[in-house]
Amino acid sequence: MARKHDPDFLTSVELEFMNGLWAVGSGTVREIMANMDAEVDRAYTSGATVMRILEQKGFVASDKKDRALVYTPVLSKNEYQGRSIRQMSKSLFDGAPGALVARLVDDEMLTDEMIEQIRSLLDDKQEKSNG
Amino acid sequence: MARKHDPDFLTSVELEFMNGLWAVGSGTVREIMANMDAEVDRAYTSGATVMRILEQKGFVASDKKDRALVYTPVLSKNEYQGRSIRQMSKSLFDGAPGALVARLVDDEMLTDEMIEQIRSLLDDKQEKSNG
DNA sequence: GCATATGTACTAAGTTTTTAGATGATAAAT
DNA sequence: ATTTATCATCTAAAAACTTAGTACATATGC
Repeated sequence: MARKHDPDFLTSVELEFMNGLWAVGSGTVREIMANMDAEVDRAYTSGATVMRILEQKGFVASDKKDRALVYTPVLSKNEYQGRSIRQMSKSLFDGAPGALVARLVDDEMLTDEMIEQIRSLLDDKQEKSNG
Repeated sequence: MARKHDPDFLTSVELEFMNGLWAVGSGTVREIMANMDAEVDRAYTSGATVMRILEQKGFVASDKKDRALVYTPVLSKNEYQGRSIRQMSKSLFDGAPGALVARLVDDEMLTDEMIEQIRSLLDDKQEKSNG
């Protein structure tokens, strides 16, 4: 059954599976599930259903190798990260990505190490754009 | 009807309404809906239902003023922003907020102004924690 | 006073999400 | 060769999401 309005974003369970898939590159349901932060004990068929839905939604493609379906991401993790950041920026930070970073930096849970990491990223960015 | 597992995060429609509420501070269903980016034409009763659910979930509280219920956020936008960033960092950036910034800096147009702004936020942050 | 507007509360329908059982095909093990 | 494991596919069911109608109460306009 096709979906009325296929969504641009993953549900939390779908994201779990996509993370498993991105981790292995390509793989069968079992391989994907083996590469997930498995705090949840899920039946194999549940995983198969999720992967089938992800294919319906266009996030993955499948190819039959011997008996098993081997799934491959259609969307890279990098692309999905960008899409997610833009969505969050739009829906929660008035469309300003800078506001998102500002909020992140403002967070108490940020260690000095993380701050230095961000600072050097900003240095690189300015070097690249200003010569 | 109470929910089995009350979630920490808003659905997209709920977020629309919370943005409306955060924008007005406190307000009735009608006031909230008036302050939403109203690309969708929704019935008043739909809004009332969403607000009731948001109260069930603990995101807002209500207080009867005359006839109408005046809703107030339980969670500030700032708090929810932090929660969302942490969630996204955890689920999509291996728990490293720096990786999120890296991804953002990588393909978004951050002006020098924004970068300087962020840099001074970082300075403030380190001053506060170290000096 | 009566019609109109505005409000809550209840109810419900359609869809999506999440999980997993049942069935049948095919490969592997003994 | 028959049992056992693995796989896809079909089906289903509970929960959540989204929208809105209906009913009823209470103000407001005339």
